[in-house]
Amino acid sequence: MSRDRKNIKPTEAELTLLNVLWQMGPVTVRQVHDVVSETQKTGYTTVLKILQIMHEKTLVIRDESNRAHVYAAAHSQMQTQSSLLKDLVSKAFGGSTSNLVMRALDESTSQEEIADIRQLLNELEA
Amino acid sequence: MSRDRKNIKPTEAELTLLNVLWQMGPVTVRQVHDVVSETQKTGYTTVLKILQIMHEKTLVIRDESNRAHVYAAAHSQMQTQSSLLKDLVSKAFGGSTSNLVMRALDESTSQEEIADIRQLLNELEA
DNA sequence: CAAAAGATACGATTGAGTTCGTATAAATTT
DNA sequence: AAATTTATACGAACTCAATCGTATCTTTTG
Repeated sequence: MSRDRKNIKPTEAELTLLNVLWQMGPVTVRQVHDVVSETQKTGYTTVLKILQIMHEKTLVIRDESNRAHVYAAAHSQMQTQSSLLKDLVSKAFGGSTSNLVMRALDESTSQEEIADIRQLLNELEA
Repeated sequence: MSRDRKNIKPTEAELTLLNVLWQMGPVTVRQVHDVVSETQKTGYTTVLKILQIMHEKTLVIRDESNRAHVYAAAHSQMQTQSSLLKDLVSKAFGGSTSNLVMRALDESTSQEEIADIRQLLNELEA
């Protein structure tokens, strides 16, 4: 079977790095490591290795024209979020998206968030 | 550190078995395997082993009073769904639940689902 | 009761993910 | 130009998840 759109399923460490790439745009390994090491004690070569693996998986693209390679996410944050959600819906919510949505919402949901979601529902209906 | 509520994070295979337990209630390994093997070609001892591991992790409880042990989910489906959502929100949605909710909803959302969600929003507001 | 069937326990294996040390090459600094 | 810094590549080690075979014990059956 083909594996292109379905293959967008980063591991936990990969997702951490993707978050950096989405936030910062194309960056070097060092830049990624600098950001990551603010909150984690991860070695430089670990970040490098994971990015290399992600490149093999085509989770990232890489510009090798300079000595320090520049990495960027291969898929948008939206695409990846949707993919992860779809996966979770099928595995833990019996395939029902509304089931997931309703489980996500609880008393901690703010008025503002509720308003935002209502707005989206209106748009979807139109 | 403590690990009780946070430890509710089943692997993929474990989640498959949990779905059976939630659906069927307390059952034997054989019963779980019968259901699972309808859709997967998983060996009996594989199911047994995973349930044993889940027992060690206290993802399931087990009644050993009979020769064929009877397994049941240790946490409700709702609890587990919430836990998985919380995890995903923090790892892929920058901690924003409404962000996740809005990403989950798209043009494929049915009118009925929209109505259900609206209803829930109303209740939350009250 | 002996044989077959059914159950649990226990390892062994395989693969993926994560981490990092070391080797080596390139660039920069002194 | 030598020394230092900075990069990539590579492979080793370790853990965890998943799968299954085999041993052993219990129950049922013929």
